[in-house]
Amino acid sequence: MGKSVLWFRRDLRLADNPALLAAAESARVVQPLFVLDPTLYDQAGPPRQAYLLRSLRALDDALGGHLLLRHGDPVRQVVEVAKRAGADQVHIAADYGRYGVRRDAAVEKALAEDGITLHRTGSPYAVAPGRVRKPDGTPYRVFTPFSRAWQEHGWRRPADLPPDLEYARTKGDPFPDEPDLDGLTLPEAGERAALARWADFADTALASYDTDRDRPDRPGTSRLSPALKYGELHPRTLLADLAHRRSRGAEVFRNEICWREFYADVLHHNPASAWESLDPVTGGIEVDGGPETDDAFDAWANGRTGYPIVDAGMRQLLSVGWMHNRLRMITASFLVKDLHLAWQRGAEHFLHYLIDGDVASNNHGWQWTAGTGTDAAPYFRVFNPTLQGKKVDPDGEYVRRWVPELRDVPGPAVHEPWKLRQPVPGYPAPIVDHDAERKETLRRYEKARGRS
DNA sequence: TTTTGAGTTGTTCGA
DNA sequence: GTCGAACAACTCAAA
Repeated sequence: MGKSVLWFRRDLRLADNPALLAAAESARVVQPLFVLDPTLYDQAGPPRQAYLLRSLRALDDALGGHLLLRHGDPVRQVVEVAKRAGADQVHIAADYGRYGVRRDAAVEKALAEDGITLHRTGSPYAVAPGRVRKPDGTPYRVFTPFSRAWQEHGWRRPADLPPDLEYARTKGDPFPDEPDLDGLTLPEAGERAALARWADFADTALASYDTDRDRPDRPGTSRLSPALKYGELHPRTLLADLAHRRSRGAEVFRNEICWREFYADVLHHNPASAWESLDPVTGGIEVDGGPETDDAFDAWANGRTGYPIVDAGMRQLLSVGWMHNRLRMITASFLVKDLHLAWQRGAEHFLHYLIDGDVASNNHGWQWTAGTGTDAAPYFRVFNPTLQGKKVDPDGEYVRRWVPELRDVPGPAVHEPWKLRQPVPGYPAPIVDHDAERKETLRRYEKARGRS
């Protein structure tokens, strides 16, 4: 029994962590490691960088200050740490993104040259991508049959807590300074906060999740997406708790976990779908581009489209690095179907600012809205921002919270400021006419279909 | 083997 | 004001 390295990536927790158990079982002393990889870290926006750093600090605390942090290329850093620690094994949870798969293969190869083995135990998913397949062995392309097969496949029980471990004492690189957040407030990071949030949600909002999840003016959603992104808790933990909570809300919440797994599965089978439309027909639709569209994009990104519900969502994103799911659909639909811009531009903006930014969920969500994905929304389904605003934020509270210029407009009238007798100082008029742009979108879809 | 019906998240139009 | 139909085309499962 020698030493092993536990290389954390997006599993920043101690509970229900099979890779940690594997590392502990195979060695007397475990060296916990996190590599701050510039390829990933530098493309994250300040909110996500800050959230990650806070989560790492929480993990370091939980490990009694034994988390070794290294900056740089993972191949070089992991090999160096393993050799210096005298470890003969490195343990990880498998990654399924394109970059992660390549990175891990490269690390594995480099370690092997020094006789060190890389062990993959578990993944960020209840069921690893690629496992759920149709009877003929091909992957599912439609969510509902996938979800049935996923349930049937089932998942393991949560892993035990680790035994009392001896952690190696090694000095790593200093934590980088937190980026300037410019007034942004982040949710509390770390495993303990995530478990507390889940317990609170399960006891208060879960039972009515099926209806309240569409109400951004209420605390109807779990807000666990950043915790799931960084593995501060594992979906298996949630599923185990859900098993003895029977309500329509619990059922719908389990389905949402399944969506996360479905999109990871789709990406696993179609690595290009991260940035390319899956459907060649709708993917071939004409989009506007070039510098002359920058003003429209900026208005969208900064929450100045003149459509209050859209602007509220976009400003929530900029203010807290997170956006309510319903607002993600409304704002995405606006970019794609009212401004006719490429979904990739919106997906990139979201990934940059969202602290839960995950390529599989984010980009396939965008493809769903754009109608270009597997199992996507029908092309004629165009969100009407005014109608959606009145429906999901009936009293206008959500809009007034995030768009201060409209704070004094009472009730649902806040969704149609252009109808007010007096224009609201500082708030823009609608930058496009929704009805006209909807028709334009339908025209472009017709054209794309005709071409194929 | 073939057929049939259903499929996350919506909107508009006309009766 | 309410309600059902129409808005495609394809995947999948069950009959």
